[in-house]
Amino acid sequence: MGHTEHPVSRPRRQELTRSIYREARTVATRQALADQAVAARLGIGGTDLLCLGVLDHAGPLTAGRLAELTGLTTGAVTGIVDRLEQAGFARRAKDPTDRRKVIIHPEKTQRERTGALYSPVLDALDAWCRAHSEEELDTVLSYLRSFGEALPRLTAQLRKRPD
Amino acid sequence: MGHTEHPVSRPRRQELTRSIYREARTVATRQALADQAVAARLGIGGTDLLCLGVLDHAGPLTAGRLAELTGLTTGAVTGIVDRLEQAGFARRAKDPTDRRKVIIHPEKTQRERTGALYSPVLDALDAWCRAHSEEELDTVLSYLRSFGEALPRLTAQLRKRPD
DNA sequence: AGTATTAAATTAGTTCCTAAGATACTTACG
DNA sequence: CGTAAGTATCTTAGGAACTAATTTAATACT
Repeated sequence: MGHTEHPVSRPRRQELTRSIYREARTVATRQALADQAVAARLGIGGTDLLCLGVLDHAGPLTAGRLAELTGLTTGAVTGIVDRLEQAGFARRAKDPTDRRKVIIHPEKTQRERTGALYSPVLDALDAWCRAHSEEELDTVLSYLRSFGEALPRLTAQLRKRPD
Repeated sequence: MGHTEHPVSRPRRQELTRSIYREARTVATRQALADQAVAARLGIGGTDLLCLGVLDHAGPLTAGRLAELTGLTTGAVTGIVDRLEQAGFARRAKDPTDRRKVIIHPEKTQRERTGALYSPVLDALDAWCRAHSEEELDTVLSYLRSFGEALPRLTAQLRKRPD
């Protein structure tokens, strides 16, 4: 990334780093609670919504791959896709080249599914972005990417070793 | 907050804002998957870990208040606290002034419970913070706080209206 | 004191997940 | 080819965890 080190005022930096860590944990907890509420409002389960998030990010996937990515069994994924299809949020398609496979396509955009449900946070986010410079937005984006890349490494490591 | 507006280069700002939103959603999805894996490693359920997060943030709570904050029933909380006690992560204490109430205390610090489990993300976070200026850390903290404050409003709104 | 209220636990029933096996399809080998 | 082995999803049985409603216990009201 070509960033320089910033060693000045050690204790202040350390305190800021700790504050960021604490705040990130708070956000994670509140995000989980909000997601539960959103899922309930959409008439699906929290795990179902999580799978939709994975599908939105990764694009259409086979059932088996979705099971891998989520850490669920294929049996669980069958039920989840049943419910998502029922609710009109996804659909099954057969892979023409390998008819054992079932490709799960997300239906509609995230916006179409949730409507204005998220508007309180979207408005807050928008307001924050309008009140800050492009450089500052870049900084936040850099932080989010760095954090977002570390998470799958953590998840993979935790799932690996049975010890 | 006393921030000035930054209207220059509209399309670039808009794109940055959208990128931040997308990245935040990615982080949320990955965070949820990571939390599941952490909970599994600790031998508890995802909801149990979520309740621990609420307890860490809000301090000791009555069972009823924990049910309110999480959106769960009191019956569910009874089971969760049973499991958390079993695993040594929390303990029940009777309120001396009102003996109907059960105060749930988190046991140990988060660090003591999870050990080095989170180190991959902590290391990434630490590296990012070392590579950026104090002003940039302040910016991220400001973002996280703004986002973190909006989430409970969203949750409350979604839980309210039964329509 | 006696009724109403509040807090948590209990119970019965439902939903969702896992583990194991069945089914359907594909690939590899003799 | 044709059969065996492998792969992908679905099905089934059982268990864990949640909800709604009730019960038990403590407190507040008048």
